[in-house]
Amino acid sequence: MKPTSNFLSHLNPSQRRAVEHFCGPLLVVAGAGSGKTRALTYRIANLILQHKVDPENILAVTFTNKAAREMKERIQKLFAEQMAMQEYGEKYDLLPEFDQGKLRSRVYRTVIKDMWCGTFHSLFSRILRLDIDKYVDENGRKWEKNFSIFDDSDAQSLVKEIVTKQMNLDDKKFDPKSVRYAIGNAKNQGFSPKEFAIEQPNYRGKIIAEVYSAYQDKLAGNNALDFDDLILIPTRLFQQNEKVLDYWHRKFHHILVDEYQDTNRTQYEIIRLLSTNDEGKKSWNWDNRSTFVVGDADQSIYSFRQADFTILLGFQDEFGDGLEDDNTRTMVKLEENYRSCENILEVANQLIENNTQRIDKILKPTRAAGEEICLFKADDEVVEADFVINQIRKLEEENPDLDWGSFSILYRTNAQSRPFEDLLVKYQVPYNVVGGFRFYDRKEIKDILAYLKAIQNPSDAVNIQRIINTPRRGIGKSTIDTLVRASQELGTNLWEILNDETSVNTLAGRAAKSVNNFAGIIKKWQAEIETMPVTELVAGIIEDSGYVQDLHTQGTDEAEDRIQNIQALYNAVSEFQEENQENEESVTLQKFLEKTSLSSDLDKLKEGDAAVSLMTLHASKGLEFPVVFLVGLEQGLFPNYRSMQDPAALEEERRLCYVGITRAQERLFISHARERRLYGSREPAMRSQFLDELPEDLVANHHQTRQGYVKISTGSLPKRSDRNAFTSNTQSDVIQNWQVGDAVIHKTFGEGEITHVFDAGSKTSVAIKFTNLGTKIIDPRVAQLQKIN
DNA sequence: AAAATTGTTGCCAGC
DNA sequence: CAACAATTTT
Repeated sequence: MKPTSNFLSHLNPSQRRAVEHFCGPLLVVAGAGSGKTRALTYRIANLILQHKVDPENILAVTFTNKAAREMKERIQKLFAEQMAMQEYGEKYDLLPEFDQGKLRSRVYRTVIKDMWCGTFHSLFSRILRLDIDKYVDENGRKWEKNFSIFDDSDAQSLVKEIVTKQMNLDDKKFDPKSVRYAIGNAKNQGFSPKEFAIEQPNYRGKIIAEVYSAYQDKLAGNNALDFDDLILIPTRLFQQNEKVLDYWHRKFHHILVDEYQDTNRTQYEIIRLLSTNDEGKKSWNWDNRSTFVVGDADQSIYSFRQADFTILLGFQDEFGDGLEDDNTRTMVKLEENYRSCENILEVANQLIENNTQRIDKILKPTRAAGEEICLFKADDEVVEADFVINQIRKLEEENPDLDWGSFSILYRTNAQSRPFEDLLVKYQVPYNVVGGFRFYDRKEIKDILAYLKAIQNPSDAVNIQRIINTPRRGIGKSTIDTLVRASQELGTNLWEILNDETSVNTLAGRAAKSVNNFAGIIKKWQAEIETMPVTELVAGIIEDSGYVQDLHTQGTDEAEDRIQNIQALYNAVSEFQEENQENEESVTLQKFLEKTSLSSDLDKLKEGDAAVSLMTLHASKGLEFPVVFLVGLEQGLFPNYRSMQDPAALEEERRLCYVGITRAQERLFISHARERRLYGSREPAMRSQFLDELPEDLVANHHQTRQGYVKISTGSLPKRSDRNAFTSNTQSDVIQNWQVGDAVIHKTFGEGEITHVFDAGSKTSVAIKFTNLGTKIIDPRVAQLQKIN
């Protein structure tokens, strides 16, 4: 199939450069709303159509499952459109539905199915399902292909058990949560337990390293991995086994990574390994290969899980030609914004300029100015919610272009959703809360999944213990203790004991019978796992567990609710089975379990069901809405109090705000409250410092009255210089005199020369042209900047 | 062994 | 205030 001539005509020149780039490394710096998804999908289509790349040689990494699904759908559509013209001589949209369906499913089978497109976690767990048996870690720990994936709460209880029971530490001093966090950080930076131990200078660090090692023992003992292992283990496997690395290196000719600014060291390392086969730069061979990354340092908002945007900033040095912006052939910037009205962009641009650590980049508007941004001051969080919901209802009514799905409410923390939900319910506005509590995290769902996991992977003692007496079947704490102790003493896992009738029969009579019964259930279904359709398997297990029956006898409303949820889980299984069968994919229990472990809540956000979306700013990344409400702009909340002392963390909060603003297409509302409930008591709240960084001439001030709200002013805030005189009395003492032409050295960016000085009252910014990195605008009070000579 | 009560801590973000 | 853990009661 050959592409029709208009294939690339929907692209602007920069997008086109990105799409048509064939071999070698390329960094695409893609500002918000600049059409990077389009660039990615067209690039993949172009690789296949133009360069005859086999889809199975493509690896595309996205940030969420939803993004992966959308990307696949868009590519599918592109292909179907091409084929429609070729085979029917007709536009795809004009074909009868039957032919459309036929085309789509053929494209799926011949193109989409073979492509590896997904999140880091899903892609690399897939590799582990094939190759983990070839891996042995530094302590001889091994895993089998049917490993379980432990979620955060599983992981946390393991750590807690180690800290309190095994090592007898004070869990005040070694709070399991922070220990677990430290272990996660180590994994995300690529450290094994031993390597981590060496790095530790103090007692506390050494203890944490010990916990890390014991934690890995426990995981291996359960034949289980945590989320971070899903990336770290394949990385280590690739490092230790040339053959395995070489196989995957040869398989993936073209590697694409989206949201590259949010990759961490381990993820970077695995991309590096796959791209280069771990060879030195001189022997890299880019023939028929490419590594194509897309990102925007200004939207890096996941440093709390060790994402590091300097990886993106370093791409040019690591992979690229390292030439300056104007001359480089390994970087493309997408700066035209197609999403937002000009006013919104202007606000975003001005805000983000307050950050020092950036690539010089500005979003250029392509759309009309649009309406003013509306800033609303509320008395408290309830008034704030009232304002938002009323605006939504009013706009929806007045504007035929808008439906409920056009609106989103974005907040810093999940806990803020409550008052908005209350009012949406009151006015019967359909809405969707994204994130927070996942369906798969409900107790009854986790219980049923524990059965499934135990059957899939009997070494998984954590999940066995979860369900051995759920529902009650007379296996009490002391019985379980005896069994667990026995397994520890024999150095085997719990299942080996349960599965051995003679061992079990040494227990007191009643308990022995119950345990044998339980073991029988697990064994029975284990035997069916390869052959029985997943839906039947799950239905049978639910039945045999007696779980639903037990809920029935309870008879409470809550129990009825749980039964409903279990029904919904079953529905999810059958949907899963149907979908996969349609696409001629194999359907296994393992795949379903994987999906439940790795799916995020964002996945439920379906297009087409018209409902107001409520979510955190983090969850909003990559999405867009005609109308956006950015709420709770208060000191301590946003920016979050934990970030306020640390300049780097504060800059991340600012990027988060930037992400929020740039979600808006037509209208942007920003609000804050003067008082807010916190831990139950009312606390006064100050307006966020970010509000003072927005251009006042584009922002209209509003305040509530009994009748609703009135517009007070446009641009009536105190003049910027006055405000700064008031607010910035803390660190302005060490003002240096920066002048155009000064040679300076920056801690991370190296040497450069000042090309502009921006003086606004007490705040000074300087633009510096760095030798290797191009021009950046920097706040000399925050950055470590020194004059040289 | 399970249920009821009191106490404690936490709201930062999520694959 | 609410979720969760630890503790006491039946």
